[in-house]
Amino acid sequence: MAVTIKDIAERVGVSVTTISRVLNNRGYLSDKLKKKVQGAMEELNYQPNELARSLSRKKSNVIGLIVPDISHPFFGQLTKHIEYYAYKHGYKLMLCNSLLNKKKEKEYIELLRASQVDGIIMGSHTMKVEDYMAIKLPLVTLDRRISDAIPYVSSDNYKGGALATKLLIRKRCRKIAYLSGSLQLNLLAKQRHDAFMEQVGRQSVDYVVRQTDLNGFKYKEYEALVRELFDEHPDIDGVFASSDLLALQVVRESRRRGKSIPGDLKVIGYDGIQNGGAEELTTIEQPIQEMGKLAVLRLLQQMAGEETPLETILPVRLLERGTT
Amino acid sequence: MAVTIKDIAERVGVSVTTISRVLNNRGYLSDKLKKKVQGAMEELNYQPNELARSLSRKKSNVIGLIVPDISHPFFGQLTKHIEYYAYKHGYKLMLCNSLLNKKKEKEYIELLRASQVDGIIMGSHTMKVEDYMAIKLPLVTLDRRISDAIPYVSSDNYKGGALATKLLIRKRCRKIAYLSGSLQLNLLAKQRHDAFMEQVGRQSVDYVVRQTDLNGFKYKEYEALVRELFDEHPDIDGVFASSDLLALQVVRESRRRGKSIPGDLKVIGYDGIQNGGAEELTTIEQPIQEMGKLAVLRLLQQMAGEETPLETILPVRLLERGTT
DNA sequence: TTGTAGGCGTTATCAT
DNA sequence: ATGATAACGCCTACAA
Repeated sequence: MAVTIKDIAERVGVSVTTISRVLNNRGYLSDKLKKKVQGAMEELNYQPNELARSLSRKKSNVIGLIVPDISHPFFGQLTKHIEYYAYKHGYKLMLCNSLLNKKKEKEYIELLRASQVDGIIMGSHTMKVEDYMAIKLPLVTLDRRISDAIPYVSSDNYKGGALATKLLIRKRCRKIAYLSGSLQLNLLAKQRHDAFMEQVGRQSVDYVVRQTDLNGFKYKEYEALVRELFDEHPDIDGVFASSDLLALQVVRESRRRGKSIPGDLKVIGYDGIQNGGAEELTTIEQPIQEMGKLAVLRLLQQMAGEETPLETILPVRLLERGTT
Repeated sequence: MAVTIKDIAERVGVSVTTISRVLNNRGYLSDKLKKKVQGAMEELNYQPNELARSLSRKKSNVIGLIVPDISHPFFGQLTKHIEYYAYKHGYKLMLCNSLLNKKKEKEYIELLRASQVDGIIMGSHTMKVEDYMAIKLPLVTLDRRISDAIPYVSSDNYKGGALATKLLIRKRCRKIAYLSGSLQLNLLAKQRHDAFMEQVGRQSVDYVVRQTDLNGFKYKEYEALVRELFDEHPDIDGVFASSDLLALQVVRESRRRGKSIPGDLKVIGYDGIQNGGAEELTTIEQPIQEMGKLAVLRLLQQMAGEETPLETILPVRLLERGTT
């Protein structure tokens, strides 16, 4: 059996209250006693039981994070930063991978609530709006506006879409494709598409739009999607892919067909992911670190009962590299 | 205040014991009562408090996972599968990102123990052997043998190293470089290097070895490393990189220098990461999914008090693709 | 089949 | 300054 404050108390010859006090640095304590207690703790190798503390305090210092797929570079990087800031503020992270599975996402939310997490960051959105509103826990949403009661953090999708499209047009593309993958079922990423439509409309450039369906993460399907696009529209000379992974697929397929990039075809991606072969892709970079930081911050604010802005939209940046 | 079993008990007019019983499906209960209790739970929207349960049962159903960097594709994918199997068996995941920071890793271990996790999967190894042996909690290590008391899961690094080197030699490379990055401070990945040395020695092929230092994750340093290699050894015609990320860097640098791959230079990576730009890389594929599955399995076995093999080594596979 | 009461390890409210 | 004691929400002998 592990050693508890009771053991320490007996050892030192005081009450558990006192031990608890030095543990939390609360109340008035003589330095002598403090030292003695700390000494005993070391000797007995005492470790506080966070479960008991959490139960008593009604605060677990745990944040739940729900993402669609932790192996997706965007979410991997986001998670890294979320963990960083959570840790910095004394919070642990419970990681939930929904795989865009509605049932699993719902189960996880109940699990998190049952586990008494202090708040949830949602990066996966497969449920109904009411379901989210029923969570009644400090909550921050990523890239999705659910209601005007749930704060969200996002980057400027409309701006990003406009920047990307404008670049392709400026580079004299005559027929541009907009490609979006299964991650894009959320509302806000749709603004990239809106911006695209507005730009091609305004400049009356020829265009095509292709979207994969939303069920799950079959990255393999990207391949078919891109192949199909090229088969049906061999005359495309510009592609705006709404994720870097998709853009990479476009680059690969072009290579296979002997199309040179950026000569015959210009490609721009989205996200600005690192560590994975997208380093030479022209892309719209999302400020992933800032997004993670602010997601945590907004959550902390809520947990502290402070006012939180509904909307936090961070700037994107065009990274012009080798594919345009 | 949230509703507790006590509320349910009062509502139904029975004791809390009974409620607890139906909650855990333990003991003898009349169906009538069961239904009534479940009804009341629904009505009051009762949710069990896992903290209280865990405290009482002395079992949290939480697994701690420590990785060096969740944004690294290898660990992202591994984590995805670990989460999958943990969830399947009723365990939640507490994610810890050590960033290969010794202090943070140690703090996290104490945090996990304080949080009463039922076991730990360690993918980060910066501490001393004694520190790990002192954990005294069900523990599984990834890619590292710490002592003969701590089970570990790995893939066949020696075989992988041999396969890779042999391939380059078979493809008639005359001067081969072995590159390894900061992730490789662990013992087992070193076997790739051992195998490399053995192979080049046996065939008396010319070779070079380059390793980055171990502090942290400066992926940017990969670039310098590779550039340096090429500057000093322009006559290299084969590279065995001990991670796909490194191999990608080699590919990029070669492109920059106008070296054609696989014509002038053959490159083979390691890991078999997906969802990025490594799809056309020749590589040694680690069975990431199986590794995740077995890590969880070995941990479950320990938690159940069963015998666990010290060593679990999974087979690797050569994926010959475009860069050799 | 159901209830009573003590315990899980800590914190918090009163006292003293 | 320090101590008793009742929570926190649930589980589990032991009784009945």
